[in-house]
Amino acid sequence: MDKSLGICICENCDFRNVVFRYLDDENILRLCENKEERTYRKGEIINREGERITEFKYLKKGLVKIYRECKNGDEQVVTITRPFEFVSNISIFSDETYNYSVSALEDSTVCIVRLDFMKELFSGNVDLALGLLSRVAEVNEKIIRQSLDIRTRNLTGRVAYVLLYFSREIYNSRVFELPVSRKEIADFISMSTANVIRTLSELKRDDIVRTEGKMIEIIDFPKLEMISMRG
Amino acid sequence: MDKSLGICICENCDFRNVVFRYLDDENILRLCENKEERTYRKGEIINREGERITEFKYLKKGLVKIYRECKNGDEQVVTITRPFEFVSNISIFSDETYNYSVSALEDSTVCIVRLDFMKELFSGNVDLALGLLSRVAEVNEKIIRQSLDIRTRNLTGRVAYVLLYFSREIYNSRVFELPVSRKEIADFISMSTANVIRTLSELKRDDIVRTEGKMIEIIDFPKLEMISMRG
DNA sequence: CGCGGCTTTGATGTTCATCAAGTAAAGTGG
DNA sequence: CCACTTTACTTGATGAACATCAAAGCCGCG
Repeated sequence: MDKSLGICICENCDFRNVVFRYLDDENILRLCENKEERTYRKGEIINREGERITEFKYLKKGLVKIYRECKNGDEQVVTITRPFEFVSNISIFSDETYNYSVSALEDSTVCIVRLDFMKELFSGNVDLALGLLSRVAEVNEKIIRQSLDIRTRNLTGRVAYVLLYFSREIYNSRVFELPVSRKEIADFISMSTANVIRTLSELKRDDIVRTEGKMIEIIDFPKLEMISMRG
Repeated sequence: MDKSLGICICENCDFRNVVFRYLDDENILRLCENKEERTYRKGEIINREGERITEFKYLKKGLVKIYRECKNGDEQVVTITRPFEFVSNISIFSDETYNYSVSALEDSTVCIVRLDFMKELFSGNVDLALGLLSRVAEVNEKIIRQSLDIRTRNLTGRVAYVLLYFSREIYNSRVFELPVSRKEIADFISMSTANVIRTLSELKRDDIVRTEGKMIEIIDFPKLEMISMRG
């Protein structure tokens, strides 16, 4: 990256190596002038289901949940995801409106580019468009697998599965702070809040995990994996 | 379509208007020389989970189920789909091996192109690549929504949902022949075979559907929709 | 015929959601 | 900073939803 091009911070952005790796320096500059960086506080809504898509958004920093409203009023969590995974939204290339809502689970930074400017970039940069679309396809793949995995498991298996997901995919650590309430876990793995808590208590009783409020520590990894596999 | 170009049947293929709408006549001819049309009998396996992807395949005619093997040996059906929906596989742009198996539910015709030739076409035809990828994204979208829908419903709601799916999306008719066994329905909507049958019997008893072997007739559409919604 | 696979139904027990009641924690306003 | 309110969490008890098992009927195919 030629620093002489200017002070534009986009050229140093981590995303340069992911979604925008195919842009040349001139277009990076143009992108930089057209982008807007917005921060969302924990709990704030980034996209709302049903709204028209006018911007391309990707998560630079933070953690978000993608979810949809059920008929009866409460939420169904589609997935919970880190930067590089959440590329604008699942629907950007196929639909005109958001299929899902997105909200921030941690304070999050989102980079925003008007959709028509993105399309302008696409027309001159095929690889960019292809790269982004493949990314979307990959993300979708993951979501499908996750949903199928959840459907095959019983309650204990689901809780074990989601704990392993947080530990391995989100925090990369045996011990972490849950970014969501018990109810949100329930909405994620399609079970009742009471039973999520009950199952956690059992895992605690059996010395497989340790919990203290939102803090989770996985003590017996192999056993938890076994429960996730067989359940 | 200039008929003078030759006898190549590709130029008249229905797919010309879908995935290959962006190819010019010269490339359609090249495609035609490189493609292979294969037919699969009902029950035959088209792709097998875990195998290396070396060919681009799309369904021209017939009906297929996409599924994966569970740890305990039996199957989980990801979705059931018609031509234009089944584009090669969900995994073709992101993975090197198939994530799911695909088998024919009816006698089916599949058009096959070597993957490296496809990539060659891509490099010269951006719109083709984009079109295909968007298609994959769309298909994935549908699968995600379906899986989420199934997860929110109770048994009766699931059976109603799947009957409506067959009626509306697959057969476009109030009366149709089920292309799958009761067990396969069960594997699709994550419930036991016995309960699928039991639920069908109840819908029959309540004069909402009529069944005779594989034949299904939806008698009370509104009521079935209500069950699918509330369940 | 007779065998094997798919279907159907009933009976049984397990798994799970729901309800209720209680406790801890986290905001909120004075 | 404390009293108050609200929201999240926890646990037990209950009944409903569901899977599993078993036995019987059906149907196609050798």
